[in-house]
Amino acid sequence: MLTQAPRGTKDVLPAESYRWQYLETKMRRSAALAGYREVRTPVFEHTELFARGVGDTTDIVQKEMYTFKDKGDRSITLKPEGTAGAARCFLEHNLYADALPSKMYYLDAPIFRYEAPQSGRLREHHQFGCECFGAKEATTDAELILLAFHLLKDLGISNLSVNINSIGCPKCRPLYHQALKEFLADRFDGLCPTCRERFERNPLRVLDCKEKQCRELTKDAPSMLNMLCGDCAEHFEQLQECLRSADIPFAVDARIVRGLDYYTKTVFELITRTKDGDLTVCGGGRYDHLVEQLGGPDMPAVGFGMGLERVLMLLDAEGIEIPSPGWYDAFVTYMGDNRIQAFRLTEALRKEGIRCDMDHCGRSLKAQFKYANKTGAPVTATIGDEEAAAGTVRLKRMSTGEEQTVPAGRAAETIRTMLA
RNA sequence: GUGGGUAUAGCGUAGUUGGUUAACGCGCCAGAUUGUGGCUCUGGAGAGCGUGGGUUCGAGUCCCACUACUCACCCCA
Repeated sequence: MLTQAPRGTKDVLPAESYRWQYLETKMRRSAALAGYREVRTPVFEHTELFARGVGDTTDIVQKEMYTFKDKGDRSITLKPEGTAGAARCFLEHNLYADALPSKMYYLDAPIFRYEAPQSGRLREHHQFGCECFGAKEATTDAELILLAFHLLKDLGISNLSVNINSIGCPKCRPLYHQALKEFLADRFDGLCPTCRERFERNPLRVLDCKEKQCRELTKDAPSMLNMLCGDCAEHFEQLQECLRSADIPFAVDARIVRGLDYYTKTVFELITRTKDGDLTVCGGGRYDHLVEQLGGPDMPAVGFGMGLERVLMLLDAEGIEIPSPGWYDAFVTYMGDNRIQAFRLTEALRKEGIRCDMDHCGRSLKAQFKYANKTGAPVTATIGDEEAAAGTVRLKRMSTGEEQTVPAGRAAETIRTMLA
């Protein structure tokens, strides 16, 4: 269908775009408070970037990317996540040669994943994300978690839980993998069919299974947290210390496993409880080896991504109203042959910074007022023959109906006082 | 990718066991004596019933396929 947006995409209509703008404003402010500055990277990148960065065994890379050949026979992919592009940008422009850490955020960045759309899940969605390159201390991980937490809190979202975990580093994780596999191998026959498949591909995922039988079997499974190397253990301990000092509620959830290969040490999720179950609004973690893996220097980094559509969805679910800026400050109505006078008044008001409009459909005065009322304009400015002859304008406060006549030259000024 | 549900004007719905020009609410437009909104009243425009086949004298109502939307699984923001 020509008149239908592609599956999994959504239009943001003029009547609701202010909600997005509201979020954007809040997000920019939060980021700026912690020293994050905006970065804008392309919507598409070389496919290779994601294959190497995100990991070519991940679901995202294996089956969810929008990949195509451009006319120069290059394999191009629409961003399936935000971090890889930021890392590439950081590297390409040698930002590591500047003062570190290098902190950046992206906003409203379109993210594409070919998945079956459903509640809270689109093929094109938008993220706000923060990335910090060049800092290895857990204070960074903590500041990012706090940034996301306070932002959501500030927006009015309750039921927020912060879950953290550490998935170790290339030094200790293989050991854990092995231990877990050995543990699972002994119980393989008792696992559900999906978990038997997961056993090879991603054994960590088995710990997250919802099947009763699997939960029982994995109750005493070894925990990554007990097998962290000294460095990772200390880092994780420091992170918790930071979070405790910030006095925010958080839980260590050893089952958090992120679907992207680049994560090391810290991984975290901000989850909210809705009537239809839990919804992750924000996810992130540390990726100390991504930059190096892309051919850059050894460079620790942390970041998170937050789905705007999901945030908006939660605000709806909780009945949180976003203040509307309104449409017009004033509406110009006119009678008879005073169209040009009305046009000039409208333009004059706009020059004074008053958001206004006039009738463009040749409607009757009555209809013009109806329209003004519908748009929610708080003030109307009317020009009829009398006003035109006297060089005045008739102003009306729509909420009370009170009217006054003022010289045309003072219209803007008077309207401003009426709005105050 | 797999399974379930749905598909009638801009939106939300009604359409009895298949039978004349498809109904209602909201919204939209226009009026209710001369220069004015929000309430009320009146009138009007707007769909041929997701698409394509089939059954039938006749289908929005039955059958098939396709598509879209939606929910769940998987995975994720």
